[in-house]
Amino acid sequence: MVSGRYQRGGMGRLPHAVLERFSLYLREAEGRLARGESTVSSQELARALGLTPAQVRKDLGAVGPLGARGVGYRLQPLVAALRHALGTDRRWPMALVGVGQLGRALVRHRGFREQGFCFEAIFDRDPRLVGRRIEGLRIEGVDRLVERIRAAGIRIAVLAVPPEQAQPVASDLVRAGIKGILNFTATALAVPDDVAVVSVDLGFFLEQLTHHIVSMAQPPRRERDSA
Amino acid sequence: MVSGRYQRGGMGRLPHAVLERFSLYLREAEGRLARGESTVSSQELARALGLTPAQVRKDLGAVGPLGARGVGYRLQPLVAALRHALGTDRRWPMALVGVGQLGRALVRHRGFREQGFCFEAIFDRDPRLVGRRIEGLRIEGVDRLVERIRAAGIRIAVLAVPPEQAQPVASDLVRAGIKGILNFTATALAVPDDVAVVSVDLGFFLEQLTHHIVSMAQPPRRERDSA
DNA sequence: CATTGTGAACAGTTTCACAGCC
DNA sequence: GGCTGTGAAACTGTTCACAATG
Repeated sequence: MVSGRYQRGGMGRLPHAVLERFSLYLREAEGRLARGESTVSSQELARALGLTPAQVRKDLGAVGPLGARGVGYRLQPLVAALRHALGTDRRWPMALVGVGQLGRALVRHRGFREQGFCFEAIFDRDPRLVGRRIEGLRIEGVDRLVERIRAAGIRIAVLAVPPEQAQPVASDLVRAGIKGILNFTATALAVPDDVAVVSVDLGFFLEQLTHHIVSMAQPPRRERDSA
Repeated sequence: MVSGRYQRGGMGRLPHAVLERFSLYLREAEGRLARGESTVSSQELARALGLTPAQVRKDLGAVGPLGARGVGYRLQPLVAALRHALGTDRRWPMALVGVGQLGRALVRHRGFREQGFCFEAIFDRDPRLVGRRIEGLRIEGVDRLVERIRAAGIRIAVLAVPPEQAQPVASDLVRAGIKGILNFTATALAVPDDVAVVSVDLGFFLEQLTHHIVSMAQPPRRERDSA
């Protein structure tokens, strides 16, 4: 299922597809927990997320037998197990590179902090921005990037620079010890195998929508004879 | 991919997986065309995108035999065919609902216009914003949404409202004739089958990264004894 | 007795290997 | 010779059906 997408095969014991759904299960389970519910069945999860109950059970079975037959899954252990599997049972300091419109919107984004993702260093190439503060953080020059990120032990970076700078900055990030890059440039990044890149390319998402629309519009079309 | 993901199965003659790669091929082919190249081989595309040449050939074969044996694929017809398949060989007017930080960043985002995606109506619930202009467009109240979108014949909407408003606004969008929703709220939307939703949930992407990082860190771990 | 956990059947996707063509 | 197009094989992921169980 889509989405952003991964460069270089993901990895880990869980298959890709399962992992992507873990995020959905987690979101849904957290919501139900917050609403005061205490258990959920595979059927309910399936309905809420547009999946089949069998798939939900198989997926959740992958982290261990945490369901109770006749009852369903208790939300608290479920949330804990999913967070553990996804690695979000801890805080994750992050770096931002590129303080444009998008970069600013990301730094101010509420949800991140709640999920334990917290910006702790912000960089931009533009000297006019360096020194300014945003959400209490001082914007630093990219020349400080490697040194600062390494010193802070930050492992996740958000890349929101113009396309030309994407690859050079990515290479610096790798040098700084970054292991995961959330890439908002529409550029494919070359990085070593142990660094994960998730690219969020808005054009990509819109193209999936437009395809859907045009293919719905002309339903029973055959391939052209030789096109 | 990364990315975003689909609620309700996509559809159309091309399999999901192929379609997602079409966006990548298109991006890469456009780039090469812009750099003055005129053909590309499956091998080159594969290398640039981290795929196998066989897969590239199979995928591109799905739109018709547009490669030349011994030569590769001519970029111009390739780009045209991919755009046609994705539905981006035309202009797509879009509506934005929710003019917060993120909404503003999206409206100002360059790339969209270049790809033929153009905001033509902007809505917000906040009366203090209604009437203001942003990138030459007047912000309108959500009460006008159904009427305005229907009149303008807009079929794609970008949803960037707070989570509580997500479902009600989505229902209005459906009523207004919208067929594709780019959903930036972390909420699962209930919509009819002929409406596509692509959700861009930043938490989702970060979770994929953190999973990658933690699963790399403790390499040869076995499943728990009965998990 | 509702609901999980799971092997076995099925569907979708990727890779292989090679014939066909420029 | 180099490269595409494509069936067949291998693989991965999904659904089914049902025994196991709190």
